[in-house]
Amino acid sequence: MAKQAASERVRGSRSGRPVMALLDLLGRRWSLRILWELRGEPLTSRALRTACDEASPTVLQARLTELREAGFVELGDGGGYGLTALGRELCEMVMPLNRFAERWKK
Amino acid sequence: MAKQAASERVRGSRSGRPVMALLDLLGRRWSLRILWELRGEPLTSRALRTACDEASPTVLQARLTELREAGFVELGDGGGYGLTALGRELCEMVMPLNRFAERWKK
DNA sequence: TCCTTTGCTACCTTTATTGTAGCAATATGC
DNA sequence: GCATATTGCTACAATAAAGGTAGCAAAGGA
Repeated sequence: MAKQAASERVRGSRSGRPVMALLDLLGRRWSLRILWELRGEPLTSRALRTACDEASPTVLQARLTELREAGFVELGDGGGYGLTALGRELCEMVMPLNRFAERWKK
Repeated sequence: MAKQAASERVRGSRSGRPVMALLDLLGRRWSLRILWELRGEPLTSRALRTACDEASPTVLQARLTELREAGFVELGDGGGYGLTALGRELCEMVMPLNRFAERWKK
């Protein structure tokens, strides 16, 4: 099997399939949690940090940048992070994990 | 607010809410990918490693142990890792990400 | 002006992941 | 029996990611 060109590659996978890139992005620490915490109204960076158990601002900032570049999160005019339409759509797929987790922890 | 007892805590969260533990587990590298790759038939540890772009056996083994303890993955009698009923259920929630990702990468 | 909050960064320490090699146990072919 | 391969799994050193603490400039309110 021939090696794939670098331009066709995607972080977290050599297949280039979009889902791999998504799984990789969501598989980084705090990614899922951030989506979860932003499910309601927008939060300021400080409020988000509080919601995320005081996770270090270094990672949170990195994740927020990635999630913004991915088009899932946006920084509102008057400050505060919120989900984009796409992000809200993605969040809808994460929400069912709540009920699942409740049944799971037994 | 009083500090919570250590026994009530869950990794990745001080709230103790099951979903937090789940988000943390799924947020570790290769967790989501492993579930994804096991969506079909069981795979041997080597085959799984190949499917996961030759991820290092150290992490894969760690994730597999965690996913087994969580009850999502099991090691079959004749060898080979597969999803449990619970794991398959969880996988069902991950699968929709595929179509979403296809739309997303544009 | 002074105080507060915003988003964000620097710095260093600790933890997680990678990469390579190889083990013991179990099969498979000869 | 006896090499040969494959299984699940581990050791160990190197690199990358995350944690923890402090603090910045900019914007807003009193």
